[in-house]
Amino acid sequence: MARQRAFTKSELLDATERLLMERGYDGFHLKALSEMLSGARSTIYEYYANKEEIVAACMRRTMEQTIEACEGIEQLEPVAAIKKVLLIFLELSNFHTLMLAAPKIDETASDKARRDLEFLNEGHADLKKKLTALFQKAQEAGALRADIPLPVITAVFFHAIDTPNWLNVPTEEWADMLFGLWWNGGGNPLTK
Amino acid sequence: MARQRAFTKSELLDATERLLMERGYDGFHLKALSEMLSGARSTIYEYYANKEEIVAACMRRTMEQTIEACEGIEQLEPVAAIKKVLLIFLELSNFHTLMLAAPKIDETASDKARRDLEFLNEGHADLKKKLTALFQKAQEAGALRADIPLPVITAVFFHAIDTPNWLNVPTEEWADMLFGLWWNGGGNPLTK
Amino acid sequence: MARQRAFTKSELLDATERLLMERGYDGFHLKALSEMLSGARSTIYEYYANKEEIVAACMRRTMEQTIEACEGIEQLEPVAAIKKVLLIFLELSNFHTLMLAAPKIDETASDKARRDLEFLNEGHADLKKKLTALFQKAQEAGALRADIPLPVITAVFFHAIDTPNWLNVPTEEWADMLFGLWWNGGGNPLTK
Amino acid sequence: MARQRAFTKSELLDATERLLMERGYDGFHLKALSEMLSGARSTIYEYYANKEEIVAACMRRTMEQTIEACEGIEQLEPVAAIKKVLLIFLELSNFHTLMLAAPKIDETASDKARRDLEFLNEGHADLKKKLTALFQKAQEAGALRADIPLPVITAVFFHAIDTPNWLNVPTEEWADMLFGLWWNGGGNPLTK
DNA sequence: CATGAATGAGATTTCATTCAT
DNA sequence: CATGAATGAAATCTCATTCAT
Repeated sequence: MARQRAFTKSELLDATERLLMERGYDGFHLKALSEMLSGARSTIYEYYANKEEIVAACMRRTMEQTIEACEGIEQLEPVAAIKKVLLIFLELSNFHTLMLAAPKIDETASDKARRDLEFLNEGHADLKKKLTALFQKAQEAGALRADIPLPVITAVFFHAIDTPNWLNVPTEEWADMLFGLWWNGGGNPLTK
Repeated sequence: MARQRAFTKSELLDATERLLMERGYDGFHLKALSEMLSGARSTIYEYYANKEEIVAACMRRTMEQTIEACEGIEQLEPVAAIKKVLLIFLELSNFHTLMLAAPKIDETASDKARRDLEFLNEGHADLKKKLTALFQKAQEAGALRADIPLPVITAVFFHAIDTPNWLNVPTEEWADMLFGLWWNGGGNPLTK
Repeated sequence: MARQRAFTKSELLDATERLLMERGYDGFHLKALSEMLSGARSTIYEYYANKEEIVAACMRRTMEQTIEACEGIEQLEPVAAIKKVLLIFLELSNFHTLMLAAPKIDETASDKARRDLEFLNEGHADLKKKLTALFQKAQEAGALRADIPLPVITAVFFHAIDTPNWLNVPTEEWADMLFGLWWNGGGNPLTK
Repeated sequence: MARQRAFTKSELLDATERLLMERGYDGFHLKALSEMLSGARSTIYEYYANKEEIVAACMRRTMEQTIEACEGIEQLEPVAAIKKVLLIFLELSNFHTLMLAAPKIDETASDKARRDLEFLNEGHADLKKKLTALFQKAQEAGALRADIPLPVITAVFFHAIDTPNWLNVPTEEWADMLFGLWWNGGGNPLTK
């Protein structure tokens, strides 16, 4: 009983995510956003009260997807679980980059944004605990090197996920390569 | 009675580099820049004609330092050379992050900026050729795995350099760890 | 199945009056107005074509009430009439404040508004004539001081009506006090 | 050693005061302000960080002038002091109207504005104490009526100050009339 | 040279009003 | 009728850049 919607909330967040990935937080303008959507700039304010809320909502959505994808991961055998984690984060490849913008958001601008950021923090903490436990378990099972501190091994793992796939290798295969390199290294086993 | 020199070009570029690293290209403002220096905002225009020129000059300087540091690397034995490269880029840790800003610079704003960006491109190409040759030589010497495409091994190597050093391990030691993980992987050799 | 009536014209004007008194003309927004009513903002346009018309209609209503209340006042004995006028304006306490908004209304926006404003002007003029005549009669009857120009005495009288009743004295009593002070002054009669 | 100033801070506050008096807080726009000054709208931000700061500073200035004018008033004989107060507030006729805007200012917008508003509150409290004491002393000296509560007498006095001077009577004479009416009332003494 | 001051272009946000169901 | 949704105009504010001393 009103005009047809110019765009849905979900389309708005999709466009937001694309812009945040392409231009970063400071390069994210509502002008660009509205140009990616079929509507006027002011229409965006029918959905969110300000810029901060939009970005926070976008990040929250990604966090929710990530948490959901990691559901039940601890039931798997440690090394398989780690490989699964790699695949999850590869598919949600925006996760790390998006989360970088979190500290730039002005929390005082909006209560809704503040609550979303809180959710993000809790989600982050939960994920960290869960994944740390996973790597711990893997090491206790003797699957990981003991001569290098576990946090370093973990940090390298999570950072490796974001390696740019210049050759556009298909995701599955790319995951295999990354895991293979992280697990066995790039050196020739015959010469080691 | 002449006014005292406000700040040197070099101080200006140092501050620029710090700001670019801390806030990214879009968060880089001349206002913030002048606040980090001992002079007025308008004085900046005595050195550079616009924002773009400053960023381009800053990136050019880093590129020059990098090229110089890599001078003669090809004389070393391949694996030692690769380890040296790791250390060089670790010390010039800003390199990758800084270069990310390059495509954001509006080349139409300034000829000088355009020339600097061209220099950057050439430098990038030269470096790439040189380092690709290095890894090629290493593989031909049988030092690298053959079952994973060389560009992937290289990409993972260069991306691993930027792994955040959360534990603040001293650089030398950190370099050893990163190289060790890249070379041998994180899996326990006993279980492989 | 007809939608239920959202709100009446009268409710709309009541809310308008409240908002005008609380926030003044420039602080009067249709958004706030619709929030005070049980309907959508766009429904307001079923009753009035624009903001100006609403305010003008609201002011006209108050003017009509005031004129009606003053009906027949000239039949009373002058001083009693003046006291009655005081009570009338105290009860229609919004009158003066509301009328202040009149010059702010953009007459070009609406014909209906323009006509209401004309009515206001005429009403104002009529009231003024009537009340001036009243004070004139009182002075001719020797009831008012002759050493101060009548318009000044009148102005002070009408302005005194709006004295804020901080102590929340009941209206009747408050009217007595105001009239007493206006009539006899605040000085101690024994020392005069 | 720079361009000539487009306008001084004092001119800015003068224009602000005029606009606030003519249009009220909600009708106070920076566009109108800049049009009254010989400069661009953005230049205003070289003086004050936001709208709130401007209004707060303007009100603070008026409060300072008022406090200064009331300096030493308590040394006078009570009735003479009250008459002096009338003259002071008549000359600073904007005082009451300006202060009405205070509660509309958003204190969270600026620290500077918040501090100015605090100053205003303190000033208000001080003035109130001082003037209340004055009227108290006058009543104790038997100069004021005892049959009407003192706060009412005071309220009527301070409200009467703002009586619009439609006839444009010169200030001194106007003060005499207002005081005369407040003190002796408008009724004819012969008939009382 | 160095800089205080001025400013236009562009970003965010609000709100009266129109549109379409 | 009633209204949810859309939107342009206008307001606030920021910042790169120019000007004039």
